[in-house]
Amino acid sequence: MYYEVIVDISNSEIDKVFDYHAPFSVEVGHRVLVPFGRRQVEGFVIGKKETSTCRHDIKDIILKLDEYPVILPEMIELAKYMATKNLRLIDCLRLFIPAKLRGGRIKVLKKNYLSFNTDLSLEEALSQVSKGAKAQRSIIIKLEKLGLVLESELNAEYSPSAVKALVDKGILIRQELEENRVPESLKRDNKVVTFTEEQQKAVDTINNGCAGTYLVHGVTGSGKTEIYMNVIDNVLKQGKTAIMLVPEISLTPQMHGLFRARFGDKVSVLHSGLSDGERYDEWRRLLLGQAQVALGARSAIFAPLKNLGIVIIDEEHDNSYVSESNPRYFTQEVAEFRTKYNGAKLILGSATPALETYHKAMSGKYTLITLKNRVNKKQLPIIETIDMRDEIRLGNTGVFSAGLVSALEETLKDGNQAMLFLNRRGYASFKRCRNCGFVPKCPNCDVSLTYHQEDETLRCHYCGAKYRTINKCPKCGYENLKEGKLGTEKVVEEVLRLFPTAKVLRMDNDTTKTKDSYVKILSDFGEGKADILVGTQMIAKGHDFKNVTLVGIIDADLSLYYSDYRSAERTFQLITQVAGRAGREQKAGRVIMQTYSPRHYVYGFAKEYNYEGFYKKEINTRELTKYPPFTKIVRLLVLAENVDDARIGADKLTAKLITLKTKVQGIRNLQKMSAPLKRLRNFYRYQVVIWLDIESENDLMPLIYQIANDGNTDRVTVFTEINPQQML
DNA sequence: AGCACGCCGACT
DNA sequence: GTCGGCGTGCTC
Repeated sequence: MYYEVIVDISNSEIDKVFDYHAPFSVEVGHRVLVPFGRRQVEGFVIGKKETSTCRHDIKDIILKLDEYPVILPEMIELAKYMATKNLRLIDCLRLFIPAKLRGGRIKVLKKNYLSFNTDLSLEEALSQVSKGAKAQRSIIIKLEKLGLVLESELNAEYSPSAVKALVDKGILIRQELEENRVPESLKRDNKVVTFTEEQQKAVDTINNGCAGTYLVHGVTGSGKTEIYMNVIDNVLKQGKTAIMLVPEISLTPQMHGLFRARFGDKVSVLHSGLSDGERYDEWRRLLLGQAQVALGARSAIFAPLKNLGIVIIDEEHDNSYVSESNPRYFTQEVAEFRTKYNGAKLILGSATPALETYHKAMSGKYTLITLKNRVNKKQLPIIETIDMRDEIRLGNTGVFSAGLVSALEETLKDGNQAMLFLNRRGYASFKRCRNCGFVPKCPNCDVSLTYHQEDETLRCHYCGAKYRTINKCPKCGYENLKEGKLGTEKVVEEVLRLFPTAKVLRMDNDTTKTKDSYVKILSDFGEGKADILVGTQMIAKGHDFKNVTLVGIIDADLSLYYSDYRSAERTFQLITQVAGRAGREQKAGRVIMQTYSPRHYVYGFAKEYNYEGFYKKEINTRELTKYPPFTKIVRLLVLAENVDDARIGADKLTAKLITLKTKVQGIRNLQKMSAPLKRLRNFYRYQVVIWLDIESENDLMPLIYQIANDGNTDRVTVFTEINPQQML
């Protein structure tokens, strides 16, 4: 028998099957130690076969590293599928198991337990201890009663010396056991929810429907979470398992609690706060079938569940589902593979589905379920647009329009809360000398530095570089510097200038450095410790505050400026999301949106919460301009420390692609240019953008990957991106 | 990735 | 004469 092994070395040259023998039985999916060249490395058995084409001497697997296979057959197939998209097998396999399991680190969490030696009677044991040894005597009595106790607990309660003395005397027996973390005390919440007619219909459609993909398009507050929990319940009743994905940022304690309450220890919550050990424990619970529901962000899609019945992706349009760093994968593609493999259902949920998703629903590839009403029958907050050009005409060049100021005033007077949204952090986007026009730029990137007043720094928002700010021009010495567009810091300053007694919290990348600061800000705001929350993107996502009656969008146009094909869609999604924060419970909500281009069609549709209208308009544009979902965009990003290397690298790619274009059908167009961000972290960037016909994608992608890979040299790196989220 | 082999400069 | 520079080539 030959075993196909992928060694745990992340290198494209090595990322292939190596055949081994084994003097013992090995299953597919086992993690093994193998001789490799002159050393020994870990690897994964991904197949067995009777014959080998290998002409080398075949070596023996040294040993199995775990008692049971750690990679399910399904996941091996998944890795192979992902590998067709230019990922290394080993990088995929690594995604499937917890970090703790790799690299010879502690494999199984074991702890020492002590128990009373039952060969002895209590009297015999006590007689062996001197009368003065009170600690030892009470330990004996305790353990005789309790049976098994953690050694560390006894050490803490009494003393390590007393414990050790008893072990040495043979009165206590020490054994190493896998630690069983006691699940947090759980009170099951069996409260009966009465579904609205719409919810009931949605639940029935999914539960009675067949395998495939469903899009649940429901306005904010339409009760999607209850639907998800119901359909998961239904799947569990059939003895199957479920994965529930939420955007990175919104795995809040509330969501956590909701699932815990509903599913008890059947659910494994994979949140970012887990230690390596805890993560390993959760993974193992899922693998061994002790938990049947995995709840988590993007990477939870790789949960080692057998017999998957359903995968739910909430807020499916969220960009945290696209992994940006290696290995780059699309969560939805992985979910589609896993659900197809298991004959399971895939549920996508959103108030503002990605255009591509909705298009698939429209063309019948997905089953569309629409929820038009909010559970509490409350109207969605009214969105008012304010034309900031009018404000300027009236002499108001400030941050806030008169309308927003009076709305804030009213909110504070009534004791309610407000959220102010601006998708730019820092104080001002740049500083510029009014005399000579000098702008401080990042030495590593082709961008100007953002001014942060908080710590008087100039920072690069792309590479993170940080410098002391300047108060006069370093070139001409002029002391009058102009500040660029405002950021969240300045918004806070302005609020405090206008309302000195207001309590203001800020939430952006800078105030959420530590893991829990983000949770803390949200809970503080939720508990009413502040009147106004100012923040970026991250305040927009699914947090419900019952006292928020006003949402202010400071600069709605911000995301429209990016000149890529998704900018209108992103803006629509963002406005809808932020607006959804206002007036979620008893209180009516109000949204004030400041813009310099109030006539833009995005605002018209967003104001009316008219997703369908927006979709029709936007899909039309995409069709006319030949952008996704009507074509597939492939962007080859060429990076090099030297400009010429980058440019020549891109030229070579372009030449090969032009040749390919003449030979095959399906390459509609291609374009070489310097990337919008010409330099990042000292690397010059060029890009080749390719428009592919949808039908030809499967045939062409391998050829394009080939060309891209061949473009890699020791000085040039080529990245391949498909339908990129943003093209910087 | 590592760890070897391999062929040219300044040291006991 | 040898120690060691890191180029390049291989790993079932």
